[in-house]
Amino acid sequence: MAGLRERKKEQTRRRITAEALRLFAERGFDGVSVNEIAEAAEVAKATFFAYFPGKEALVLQGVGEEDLAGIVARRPPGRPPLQALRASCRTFAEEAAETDWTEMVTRMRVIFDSPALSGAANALLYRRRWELARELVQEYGQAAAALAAAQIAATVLTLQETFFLHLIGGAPPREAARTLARDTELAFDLLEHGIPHGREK
Amino acid sequence: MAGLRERKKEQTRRRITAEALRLFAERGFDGVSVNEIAEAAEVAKATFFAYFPGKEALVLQGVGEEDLAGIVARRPPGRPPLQALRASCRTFAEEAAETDWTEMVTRMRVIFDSPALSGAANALLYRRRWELARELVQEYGQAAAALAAAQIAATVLTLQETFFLHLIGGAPPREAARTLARDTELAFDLLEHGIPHGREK
DNA sequence: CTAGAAATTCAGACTCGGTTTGATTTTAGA
DNA sequence: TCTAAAATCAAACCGAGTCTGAATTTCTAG
Repeated sequence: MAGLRERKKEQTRRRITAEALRLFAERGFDGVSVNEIAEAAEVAKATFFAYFPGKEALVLQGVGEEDLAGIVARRPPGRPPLQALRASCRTFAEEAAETDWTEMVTRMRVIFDSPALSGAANALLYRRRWELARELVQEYGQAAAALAAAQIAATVLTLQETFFLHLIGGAPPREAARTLARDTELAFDLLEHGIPHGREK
Repeated sequence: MAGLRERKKEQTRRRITAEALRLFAERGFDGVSVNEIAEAAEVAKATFFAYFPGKEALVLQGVGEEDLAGIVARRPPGRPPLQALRASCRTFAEEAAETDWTEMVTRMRVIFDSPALSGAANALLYRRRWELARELVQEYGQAAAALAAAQIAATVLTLQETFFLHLIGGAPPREAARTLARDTELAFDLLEHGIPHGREK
């Protein structure tokens, strides 16, 4: 049974993120201090830091949590890693059409507006690159695994970025999702067959 | 005629970086405060910030300055972008054998030791991604250009990382450079022909 | 050579993100 | 109801980075 303690904590957590996102959307990430957030959420600054490791975490929660390494690790035996990843991204694109992105989009707007945050979001990908690389080593060998992992991680990140940029730009979610589906296939075709030589508008 | 002013500035700049690198190598990036650096270099904190935009800049200067977009932009007409980039990286690998990396390696050691710095370094070369993407648009179209640029930038970054990791690990420069040369060809083969399906030790 | 003008340096105060402390309140469970 | 654990809090503290206004140094025109 969900104890009173747990409920209150969850409630406070939500209140903090909600107030913070509201303020960020109003005045930008750098225009809001932790003190203001704490005050708006009616907690002490120390309490804020008991809930979140930092200001960035407020906006970055749930960003870049795709477990690429896990997808590869859990794939059925004999299946090429790229196929497993493609399938996973495909599923994501399909579900994207029926998801409510409004909250995520406000968060993404804040992220894209702040260079520091964009960088931090990037740093998240950094870690997952090496996890993925480790998973690919036995398949491709050290050197190729690191390179393949880098290409894959960068590709997935770019797919997401493009998707959210469309949403931020005001594209209707269903259209953005359709574009994402197309881009996903294109992306994995590039990964599997290489970048063409160009001059082919 | 190099005015006295210019000379003194250059001298101070060098003194700051030198003292800072020394301290970083001793106690790590986070173990040294700007105050200490300023004191060691015998300048005021305000002066430090007049020379460098921040503590990170001390270690990151010269990192991630590869002008990928420029290489593509300046390539002879009719040449595929990937070929131009491969040639450029190849040249780098060749020159790497005859370069003195000692200073750069200390800097890299500091960077790899601090997650924050690794992230920042990552973000730097990652910004080049969009410049490169812009350069590739007319060649590949919007979507493919963004994806190709991401793959290329991630690849180049990984090549550099691997190279420096070898050097940090104590590999002799000539050997590291030889490995880099091999990896470079492998990397661009992957980019051009795609990631193989695996199971090919 | 000299008198400013311009650039540089500097100490110190200040803001903000983040940590620590130690006390106080709230909840859980017997 | 009593106690121990957990949560909250105010306030002091640290380091990065900015700002200010004054002092110093270099440059340049007369």
